[in-house]
Amino acid sequence: MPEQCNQAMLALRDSIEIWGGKWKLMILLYLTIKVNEKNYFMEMARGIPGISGKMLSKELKDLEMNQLVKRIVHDTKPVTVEYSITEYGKSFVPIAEQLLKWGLSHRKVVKEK
Amino acid sequence: MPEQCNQAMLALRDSIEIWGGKWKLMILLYLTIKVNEKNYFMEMARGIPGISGKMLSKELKDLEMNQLVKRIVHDTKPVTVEYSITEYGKSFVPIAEQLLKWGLSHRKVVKEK
DNA sequence: CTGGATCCCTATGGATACTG
DNA sequence: CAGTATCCATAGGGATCCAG
Repeated sequence: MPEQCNQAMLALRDSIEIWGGKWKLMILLYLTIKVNEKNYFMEMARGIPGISGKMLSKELKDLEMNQLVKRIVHDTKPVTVEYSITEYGKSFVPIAEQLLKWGLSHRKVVKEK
Repeated sequence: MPEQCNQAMLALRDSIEIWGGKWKLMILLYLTIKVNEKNYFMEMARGIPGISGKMLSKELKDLEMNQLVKRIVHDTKPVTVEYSITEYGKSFVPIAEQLLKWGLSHRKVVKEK
């Protein structure tokens, strides 16, 4: 294998490590749909079916580390925390849409056999 | 959340379940690059850095189940098995390319901070 | 050569309870 | 409300050996 292919494989793995797993794409979708609303932690947990608080917390932290999600703490009492997608995070939205389309059509393909 | 959003989230998860994990995209890339060659098991294992035989075997089986990879057994002795990407599998290649590009550029973004 | 079987360790992720 | 800490069950994945 030429060296360039290794680079390509590693880049692919980077993407999958960031967006892989059960929840990250769903969170991205949620924040994309609700981009004009205030997205508070509890409401997000309710809006993403099946996610636990622990997971939501962890995943949001990961996404924040990668500068894909922004976290804003409001000094209310009790505190509320608002999440939103960053401009950079939006750069992945077209790809997520492709994945979404592919996933939808794949259901049909598998069902047809 | 409207019902339609749940469908979208599930479709996203379908995609990530099929292509997620450490190896599937790398296998797809391998078979895409070497689409004009005979791809035997051992050679693939050598060409995908770090993969174990067990994992390659399992991942290929998963991909075959989803009709993304074709498996051809040659009646030589000892037997050799040839793998290739299906036409349907190729439908994901453009998305993989997007993921690849995104992964490459993400390295720079993270490095810059 | 192909790839399944086994063993084993670690990462993932759920439930619950608790703190600021 | 927004998380953290703890406990625990299961899945992911590596190493090695073995059979067709």
